[in-house]
Amino acid sequence: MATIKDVAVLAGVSVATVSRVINERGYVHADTRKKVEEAVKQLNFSPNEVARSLYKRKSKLIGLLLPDIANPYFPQLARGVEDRMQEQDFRLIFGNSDEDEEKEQDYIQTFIQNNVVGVISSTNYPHSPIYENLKIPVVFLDRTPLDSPSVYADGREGGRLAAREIIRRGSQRIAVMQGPVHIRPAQDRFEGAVEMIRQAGLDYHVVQTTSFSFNEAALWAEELFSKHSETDGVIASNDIAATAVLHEALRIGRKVPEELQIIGFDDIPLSSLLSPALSTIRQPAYEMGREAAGLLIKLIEQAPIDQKNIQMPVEFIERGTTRKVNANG
Amino acid sequence: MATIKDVAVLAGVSVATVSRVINERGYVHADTRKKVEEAVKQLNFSPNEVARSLYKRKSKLIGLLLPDIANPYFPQLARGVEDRMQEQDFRLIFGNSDEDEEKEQDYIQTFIQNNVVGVISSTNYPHSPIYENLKIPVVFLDRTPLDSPSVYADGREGGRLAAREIIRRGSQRIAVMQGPVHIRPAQDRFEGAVEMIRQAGLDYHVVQTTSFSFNEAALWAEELFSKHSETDGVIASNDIAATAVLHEALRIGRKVPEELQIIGFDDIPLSSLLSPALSTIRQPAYEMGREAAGLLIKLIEQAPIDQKNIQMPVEFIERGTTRKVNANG
DNA sequence: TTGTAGGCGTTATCAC
DNA sequence: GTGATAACGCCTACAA
Repeated sequence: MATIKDVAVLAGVSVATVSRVINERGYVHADTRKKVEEAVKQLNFSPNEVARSLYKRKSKLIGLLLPDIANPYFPQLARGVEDRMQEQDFRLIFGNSDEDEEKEQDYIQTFIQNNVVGVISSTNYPHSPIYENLKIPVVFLDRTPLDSPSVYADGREGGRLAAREIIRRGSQRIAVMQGPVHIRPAQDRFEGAVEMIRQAGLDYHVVQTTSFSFNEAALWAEELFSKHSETDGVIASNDIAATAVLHEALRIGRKVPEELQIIGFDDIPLSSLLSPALSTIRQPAYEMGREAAGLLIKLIEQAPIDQKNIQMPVEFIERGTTRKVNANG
Repeated sequence: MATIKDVAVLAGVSVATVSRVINERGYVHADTRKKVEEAVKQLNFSPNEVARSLYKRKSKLIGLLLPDIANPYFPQLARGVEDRMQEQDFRLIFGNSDEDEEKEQDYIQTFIQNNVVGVISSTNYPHSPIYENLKIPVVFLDRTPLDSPSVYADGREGGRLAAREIIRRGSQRIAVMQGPVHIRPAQDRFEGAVEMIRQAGLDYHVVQTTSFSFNEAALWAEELFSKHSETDGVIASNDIAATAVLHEALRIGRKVPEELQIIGFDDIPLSSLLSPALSTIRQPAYEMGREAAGLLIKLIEQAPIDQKNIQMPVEFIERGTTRKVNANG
């Protein structure tokens, strides 16, 4: 790799002058500029970001920490973040935390060691000292405290929405899947759903789940139907769980949506391709990623922020696992 | 952030000594070591990787370039790469290329500017000069040339396998979806499938697709059935396409697998949760990611390599979109 | 308008 | 065993 010095020598100027032209800072004569630019081109020079980062004590790097990119909800978030960051020439150092506090700390630690200028984190431990002591801006994504900058969907409202829509369409004995207790948004949804069901004076039962993994989803689906065979409506903890429930329901011969309605959460891309297609509460994952990135960029640039907690709207996506509602409601 | 200098002052030694203890290199007296270690702890010091990287002209950073993390096949690959890299304390700078050669070059460029020590790339342009001129090791992933280190699944064999299994189960009028022409593995699968179908003396038709996107998948599925309504077997270009085909087939009342069999490609996590569950040709994405990472690490450490092209096995996963085969074959 | 020189935080080469 | 000190490649006072 050519260095600024090589360019300086070839152009017959000093490194300071080269620096000036590549950074477009300070005065430099048009002729010298041209000479330098030619040397740059000829040597195919591009500045060493590491040296820059060392000198300026800040890089063009952002840390992105997600629980598990293999969970279908997160790739969209990640993509949103990446697209926005890339527009501003920021690059992402990426890590999976597996919701493990120690792993998370290790990542944050190495982020810092690499001079990242900001962090986006989807964590269950936003109040960990590692974040509180951070001297660079952090935006919490999806799983989020209100005292720090964050982007999240309204889980509670999502829960209410799910319950409202499923009740409105006639379900009476509803199973609510309670997602992992340590995941706030999952609990928000759960609470919202329960709140609405109670308000409607209906009975419900709870199926407790402890992760969002694929394999276990199938087990919980089985458990649901074996323990609560009279269920005529399921509010799943997310689309994966919902897909598993749908799968199991069809397997044991339930008619969906005639006898059993199902509502998921997230609206992952595959939901619309299921048969029947999955009705769900959509969270705009991609947009959330973009928003988080945009917010972080503002924070980094110390631009004015209109709101540091950005709540994104949830939305009921009506598809095939819920019945049509009468025109008269 | 505390620097090595702060530690040196606090411990009452020189920076050289501190460097020795944190790198466990050279002689240092037990007592001095203890003093230094205490200072390190007290100041919560951790070395600045940027400074290290500048001096040593190499970092602990790896560049990972994928077409689109939002495409369900890639998160698994990414996860495999990440897990393996993390074991060795390498971090990932991650980018989506959208199969755009220019975007790809930009990323490679910034990878280099950040002193990455290796690159893993899933690209359609492995012969681009940007790779050929790279002075650091590259492992091509999934989409891959044979003259460079690579990890890939045997697409052609996968295609054959899909055709063999669908024929064996009685499909006679097979539709083969030809994936995007610029994506090699997609073409390999296609060719393998066609080869086997021809060999069996059966007729087939081709449905051309130009991307692996969700939205378009539905369109191609429609096209397939409107143009070739007599089809009794579909070899899809991947699981997304297969899911769309399944969705459409059920929508128009085809009985799957009785009247119509479908085989996908990849075995993405959701495939087993479809109804009926999707029969598919599995590529071990996670393991491929791990292998690629392992190979790259060896390359970086200049360890001996037994083979620079690692072909991973494909496998027919029999589920519900294909019929059971008789015991007598 | 341009050049010199010091420093960003580390590591490694020498002396001592 | 330990400590100066010169790099690594870049940027920015400051001087010229």
